[in-house]
Amino acid sequence: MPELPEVEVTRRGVAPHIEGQTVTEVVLRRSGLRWPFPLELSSHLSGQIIRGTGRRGKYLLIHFDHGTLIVHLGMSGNLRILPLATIPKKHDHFDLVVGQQLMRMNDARRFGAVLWHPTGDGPLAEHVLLAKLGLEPLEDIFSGEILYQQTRNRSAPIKQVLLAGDIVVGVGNIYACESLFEAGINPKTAAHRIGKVRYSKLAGAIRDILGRAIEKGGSTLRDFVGADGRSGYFQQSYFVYDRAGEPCRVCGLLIEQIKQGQRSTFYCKSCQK
DNA sequence: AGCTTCTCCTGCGAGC
DNA sequence: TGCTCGCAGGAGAAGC
Repeated sequence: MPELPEVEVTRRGVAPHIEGQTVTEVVLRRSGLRWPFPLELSSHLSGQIIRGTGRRGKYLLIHFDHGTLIVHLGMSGNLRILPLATIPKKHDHFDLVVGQQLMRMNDARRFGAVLWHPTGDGPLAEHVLLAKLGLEPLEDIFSGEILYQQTRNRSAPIKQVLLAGDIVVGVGNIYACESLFEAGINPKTAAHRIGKVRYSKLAGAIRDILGRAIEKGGSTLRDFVGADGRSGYFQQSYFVYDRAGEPCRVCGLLIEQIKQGQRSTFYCKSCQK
């Protein structure tokens, strides 16, 4: 499941192949994913030059002079750069043909999205899907102090506040569990009951874990395929995620699995208070 | 406003 | 072998 590191690795993977290139064709093999594909996408993009790429949270951004293509990989999506005329496989839904290659999106579970934001609609940051996103965890402004300030009115468990994405973006289920372990915080703790010192540890843990994952080239998850077609899945060893009933790598106590908001949470009762 | 639950979808593994 | 069932999850939508 792509979390922030996988999206960033994907962006870095496709960028050198598409930036500065002219789009010659757009191929849509179904009417949409999570939402319908934009009408007239092909006429919007054909003949236009890709000026650059970016990322906001887990949204991948492809910039043109007259607008931005917003791509979300959902939880099973990936982008790959392939030779022209590569036969599409099951769940290959969308191609952007650029020069002698194509950028192809595959998304089995179809939770992904492709949207178009015309420059004339105002600043991209004000797009309805981007406007309420929290801070980028890898930017300098993200800190324990900010986490502390932003959680004073949040009584929900810290794990769910992290996943909500309105304070900090890009932290999905795996990295939320791992970050809370590294910071020694019980995932059930009400966010407003955590102090500055512990938030400082948490901010550092999030930054370290996401940064390391990007360096490694993405996640370890089954669905992710790197932009060059090799698996982006590194069997990194998690401390808690998906380790229910196995011994904690620090203290040896067995890792617990609970449900929070219909999502599995893994943690060590002894190391996380 | 914030919290919780529901929902979309397919692939996979367990159990029979 | 083939079936059914439960689970996985990002995040918007809806109800409170």
